[in-house]
Amino acid sequence: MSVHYSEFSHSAAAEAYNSTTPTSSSSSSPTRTCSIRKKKNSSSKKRFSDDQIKLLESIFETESKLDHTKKLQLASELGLQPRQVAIWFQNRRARSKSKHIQRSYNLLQENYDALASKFEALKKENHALLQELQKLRDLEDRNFCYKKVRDENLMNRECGKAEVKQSSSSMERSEKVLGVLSDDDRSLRTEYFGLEEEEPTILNSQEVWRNLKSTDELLPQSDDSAYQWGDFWS
DNA sequence: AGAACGGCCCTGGTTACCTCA
DNA sequence: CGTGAGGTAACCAGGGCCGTT
Repeated sequence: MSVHYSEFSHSAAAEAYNSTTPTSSSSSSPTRTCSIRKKKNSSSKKRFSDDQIKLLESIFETESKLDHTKKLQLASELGLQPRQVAIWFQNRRARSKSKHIQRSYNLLQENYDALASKFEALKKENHALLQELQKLRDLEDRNFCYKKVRDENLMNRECGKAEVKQSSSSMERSEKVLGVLSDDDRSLRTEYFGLEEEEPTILNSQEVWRNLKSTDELLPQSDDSAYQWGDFWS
């Protein structure tokens, strides 16, 4: 145990403590009171001089642990006890480790902050993309309804003029429900579904009617009723 | 060979003292 | 001048390693 060092001068209290301390480790007590602990007198606690610290530091830079002969040599060079040199190196290693831990902690903290801000940015981007996706889904639904209405309309045209009237009003209704496609909607639809050639973007009922007029031969009924509807729309 | 023991040193934690704002 | 905070030399307990018996 460390109590065997004879090279360092102890106070009377320390001697008393050491003499009552068994060498076996079974005597360990978790709490060490000041009355038991060695009392240091004022002469036992002097800071090392700048020169001493300078030399100690320069050696510590190259080797953080000293062998026995090096320790003796250094102690003699510094005018210190070998025990003091050993303790200085122990404390110096502890300080070095503590600083290293602090630096590592700071580095980790910086990395964490950077990651956290990156995460927030990605979250925002993700939110924006989800919104865009929802918009596209809505557009897809509208397109589906449009096709459905158009097909219905075509079918109705084949069934006669009276049916056309109904179809037109149903078209009107569906337009009200769907609304007119904005320029953005059109461009999005073109971009994502490639529907420009396939689908006319008109949902205007009047144009639908004109189309119907131009395909009158498909209708089984006479022309005057078609004219009548044309007047109605204009 | 291997258990027991002593000496030395280490780490981690603590204490006592000093210095300085 | 008193005081609290921070720095540090010195210490302690517990444990590992190594040489000797």
